[in-house]
Amino acid sequence: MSGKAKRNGSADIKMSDIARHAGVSPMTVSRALREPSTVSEKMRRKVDAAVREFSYLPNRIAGSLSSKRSNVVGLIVPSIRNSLYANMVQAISDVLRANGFHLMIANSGHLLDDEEALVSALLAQRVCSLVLHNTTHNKRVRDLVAKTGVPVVETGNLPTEPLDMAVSYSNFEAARAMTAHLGRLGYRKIGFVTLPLRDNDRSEERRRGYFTALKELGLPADPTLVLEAPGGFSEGADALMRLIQIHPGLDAAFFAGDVLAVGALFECQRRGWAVPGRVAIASFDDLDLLRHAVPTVTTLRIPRHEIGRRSAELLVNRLLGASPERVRIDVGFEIVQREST
Amino acid sequence: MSGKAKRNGSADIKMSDIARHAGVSPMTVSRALREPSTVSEKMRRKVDAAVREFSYLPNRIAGSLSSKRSNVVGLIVPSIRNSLYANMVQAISDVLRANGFHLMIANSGHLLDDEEALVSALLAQRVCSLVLHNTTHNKRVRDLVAKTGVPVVETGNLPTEPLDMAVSYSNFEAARAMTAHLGRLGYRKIGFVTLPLRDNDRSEERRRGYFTALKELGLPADPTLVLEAPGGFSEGADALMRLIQIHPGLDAAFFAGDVLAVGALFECQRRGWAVPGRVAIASFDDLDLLRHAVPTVTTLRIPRHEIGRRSAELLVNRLLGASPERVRIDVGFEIVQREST
DNA sequence: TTATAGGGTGGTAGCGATACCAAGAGAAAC
DNA sequence: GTTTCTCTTGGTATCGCTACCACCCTATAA
Repeated sequence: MSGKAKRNGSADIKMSDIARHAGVSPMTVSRALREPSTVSEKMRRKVDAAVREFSYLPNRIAGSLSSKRSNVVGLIVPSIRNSLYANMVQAISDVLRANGFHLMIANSGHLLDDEEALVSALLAQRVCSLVLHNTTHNKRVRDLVAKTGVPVVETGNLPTEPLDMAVSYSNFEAARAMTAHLGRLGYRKIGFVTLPLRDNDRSEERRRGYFTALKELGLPADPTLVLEAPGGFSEGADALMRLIQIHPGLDAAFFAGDVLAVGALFECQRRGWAVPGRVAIASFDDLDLLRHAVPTVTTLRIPRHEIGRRSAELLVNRLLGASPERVRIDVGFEIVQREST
Repeated sequence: MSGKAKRNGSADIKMSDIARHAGVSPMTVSRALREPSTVSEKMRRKVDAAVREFSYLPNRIAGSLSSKRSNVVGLIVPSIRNSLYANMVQAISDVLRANGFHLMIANSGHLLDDEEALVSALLAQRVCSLVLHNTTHNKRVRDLVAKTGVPVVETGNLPTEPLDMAVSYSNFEAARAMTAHLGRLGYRKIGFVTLPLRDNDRSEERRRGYFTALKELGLPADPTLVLEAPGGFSEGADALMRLIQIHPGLDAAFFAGDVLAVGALFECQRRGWAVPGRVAIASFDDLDLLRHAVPTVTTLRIPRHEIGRRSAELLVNRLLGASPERVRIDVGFEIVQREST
């Protein structure tokens, strides 16, 4: 019955109202709010008083339309749930906020077509820039980005040909390094549990790194040593058991996701297997958990927070006027050797 | 020297351009895009063709200004990092997206004053509604919400007097129930480790629930059985050790945060203490981890995902025209009895 | 045949801010 | 004292879209 409800506040006060009550022109109010230094002390005080009196909130939608500038950054991650992304998102959010920007967030669920829809939607909202976790994109995404010219940062991997800017580590090098590390420790039969490979360039790269390292170690690149598993504790446990069933001589397992690794570790605890006595366990991504588990777990430390921070800094600089240049920052990674290997 | 860069796409195509190329009026384009059913087949085809030809993206900023309607929901959580919130955020994001809304997210870092600043900022962006995790707010926040009249959902606790709508469980009842549960299992000296209490109504409520249950169990409400600890694995371990130092006879510890509980559990593993033989451990919030740890951990299952989903559904309904009514949904909780108690 | 209705289309006037330019007031230079 | 310059302030024209109303045309009823 009520029909469409009014969407906005009842007492909609606008800048011209404030101007009238302060006895100045709207432009002076606008300036007093955005660039107080260009307005005389007296005017500023009048404006401030009126603003406070009515708890006036400038309408940034109108401001954006008029100035053709927006202060909202769009972010697309595969999953908001995943704590790895959460670390990065937090860092991005903090840097943006410190510079007066906001974050519009969306998750693509690892689907390239959904990414496309989200990019369109965010660009329609006229976000001033984008952060994408993917580094492989639909043609339409690439076209839209090129056409609109918004600054973009890709963060999930180091693309050979970034859309614009990229801040990441090399999934390939990281997986290769950990595998080599295991080899150096003397393990010869090293299994690899990968996250789903479909539409996921990062997983693909990690597997490639694993195989490359095996070759470099002079070990056979046996495809049955590789298992694909969706993330999850049980899945990690399952994967390890299946690997060991196929390869009873397996002496180490490298998990491309930390939850998988911990799941496997718990399974070993349950069975009373010594880690690394019976089998060594290595993980990807330094979840806090891994440092506290018993035994503590060897892993790759990826500076997720730094990725977020630097991505946001690049964007902010660019939005504040830095000249566009293709940047490709490799934040690197670090092998953290612990008790489990 | 490039000065301020242009913020928007170079090839800025607008609705009137599309209209011209399609040989129709701008209004017809607008309608064809938003309410295709009100436009004739022929017109629609002409418009669609032009839209595709230029990959036209309607400017939603202009649309929002004109229609005084926005499709962005603002969300403020204490911390994006925390996986509990992440679950809720994901659910919210999914429901909103399915209905064509977007999410602008910010974190308050548990500070009420920051919440105020963020609420102002989000309202200045003219979000069409708000989701707040806090249930205690500054006066200014309450005033702004009342004045603008945007729909609001509070999710962190069941407030006695909600701003508008609330979807949550009772922190008080949950803590009370778990404490009672421990009493029922025969534990007599039950420690309680709380998260920081400052500016945090949820922590406060949980502690109150703990004390209430103790009283009901006829156990002494000894304040030295309560320890405050910031979240974290080590902090959980520390807290347990300190509690046991003060109370060597401690037979159970109830942790108001799951990470604390797991930290304590790991510490027990490290010392070779039997859980629950030496001390029982109970947790708050059903992190996946708790179901897989060894031993599995008794905890409170809070339907975080459901909280997010129902919050978003309430908002969407209201935004789509449902009449405003104060709603207060108690999603409840569940005690999950596992090996650790 | 004329009246009445109703779907489909277009014209016009904002939405609430900012950009840009013009103009007034003093201060500094001649 | 006049000119020039700088510093503030104000007026006006958008920004790109949608609401609202007017109009036209066809269809059905009287």
